[in-house]
Amino acid sequence: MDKSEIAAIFEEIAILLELQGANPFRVRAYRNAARSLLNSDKSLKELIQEGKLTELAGIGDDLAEKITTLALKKRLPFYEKLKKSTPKGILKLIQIQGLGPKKVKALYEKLKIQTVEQLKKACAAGRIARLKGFGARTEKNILDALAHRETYQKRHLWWDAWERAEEILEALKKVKGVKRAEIAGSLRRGLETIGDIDILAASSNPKSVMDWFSRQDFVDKVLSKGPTKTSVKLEGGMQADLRIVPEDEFGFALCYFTGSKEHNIKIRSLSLKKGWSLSEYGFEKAKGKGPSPVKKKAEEKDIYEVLGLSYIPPEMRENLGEVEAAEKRKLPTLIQLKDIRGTFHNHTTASDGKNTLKEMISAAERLGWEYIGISDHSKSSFQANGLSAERLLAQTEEIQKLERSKEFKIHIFSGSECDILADGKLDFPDDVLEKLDFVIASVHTSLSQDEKTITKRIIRAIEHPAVTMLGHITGRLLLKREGTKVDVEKVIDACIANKKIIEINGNPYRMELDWRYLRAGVQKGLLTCINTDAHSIHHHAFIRCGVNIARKGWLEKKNALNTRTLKEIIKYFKK
DNA sequence: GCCGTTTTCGGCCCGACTGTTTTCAGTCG
Repeated sequence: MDKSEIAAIFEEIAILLELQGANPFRVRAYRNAARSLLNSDKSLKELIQEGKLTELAGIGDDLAEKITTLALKKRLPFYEKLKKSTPKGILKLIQIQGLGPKKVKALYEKLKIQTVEQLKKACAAGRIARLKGFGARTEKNILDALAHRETYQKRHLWWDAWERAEEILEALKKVKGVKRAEIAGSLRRGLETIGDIDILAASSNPKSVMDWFSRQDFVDKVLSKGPTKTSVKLEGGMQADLRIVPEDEFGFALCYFTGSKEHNIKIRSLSLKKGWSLSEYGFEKAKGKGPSPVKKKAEEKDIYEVLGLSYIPPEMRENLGEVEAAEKRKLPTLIQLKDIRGTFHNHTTASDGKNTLKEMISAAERLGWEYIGISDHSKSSFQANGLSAERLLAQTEEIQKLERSKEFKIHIFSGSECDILADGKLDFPDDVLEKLDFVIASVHTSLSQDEKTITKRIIRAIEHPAVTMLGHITGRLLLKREGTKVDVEKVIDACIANKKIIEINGNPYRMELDWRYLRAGVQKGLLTCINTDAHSIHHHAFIRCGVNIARKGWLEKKNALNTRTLKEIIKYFKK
């Protein structure tokens, strides 16, 4: 049983305990432990063998033992007993928007409802509305939630959510009375997938702004509307929340609505220890404690300063050690978009790209980059019109000719996204690979190999002297396809040992090497390269996603190859 | 169930909005 399976069981235990009316803090302990486990950069095996489980935040002796039992014996009597005491369908009911543990419990106890089907029927018969604590509105809301269950529950790619949020933000900033507005939530934290869009605005006339928001064409349905908070469903099912605060409280509110929840809990506890209660409105004197520490009008950095912390960038706010590091003034200086001088993973019409070589180059030049690497697919990727050795060498020659002609100011490197074949060999012979400036080795086929085989296969490719970097490590497509099972830590170690780079693929669907592994990797000395996997001139913009993920993985400028100057890159490739 | 520079017991972040209530519980973030 792996980390994610155990975390899922802990989440389920949390729900089951909630349904039984257990102590909410006990429930939270299971959720915290699940998250802590999932976000740990150590393997489950290492955590167990070296007894390091209790070193993770929120995991004590009891939960460490439960995790160990699940990992080794693949079952947990406590969980099985708990499961037996609750009808199976109930877990599905609690996922319906608006239904929490209390309501689900009441439905079960009073109407014997334990499946979605039974719930639908009861609503249709008007039996829900007659229930104490329920009513006609609740019944209608349940029916609504049931009808849109799939679209409402869906998560969204960061890029898609960001594009929509930017549109709303730009319009909002023009609304009369809006003094400031920012995107908050997981979108601001740069998480790879997003549940809903959070937008914060400052205005002294919140009512008119709320009225404006709820009347927009992009709004499909208003879920709730109050003086400071309005929630809507956008067309397509994405949820957007708008919060409005007075201008003086903007910094506090921005910090709060950016989250993460766990980060907030952490800094609020820290604040309480210092004698102040922190909320989205400001600091308040906790009972019997010292005086309020800051002026009312404060920016985020002021809040962190009062708490004795360095400013923590939004991407790091996941309660994964950033508060402790900020306390010791040991936060890294995160890489920025402007540090990027070019990318290497770019496709053209020669394989499956939408734009020609020259179009891809000139689009990169317009971004102000110093260099661009071209890496079309290799011959085994039939589906992507992969290049034969002859076609590849012809392309290389064309690139060299372009270089000599000085048609472009930007330097062009010729490379290949070369398939790692099922046995770990590369898709081109050595004498072809030697003619290239760089080689990205990627897995595109035989994705169903077992973990051991695929790890060995990737490591064999990494060890090939012609390989510069490893492409999308697991091949995952977020929200579409799970990645292959790879022993990521082993691959990272092999890359470090062989002085090879691991790509951070900024394509919105990929966003890997996953930031949860990045941090430990670069601490051990891993070098990365942030690429976009561009298949058209518009995809160069995905560099922003790549940088997001890099920042979430605590990357500094020096940890990514493509922050280096052209001169340094040429030197690096010659090694 | 976790955790400790006030604590090994007694806390555990804090508030908005809805709907069903006539003062608040439930859900959500």
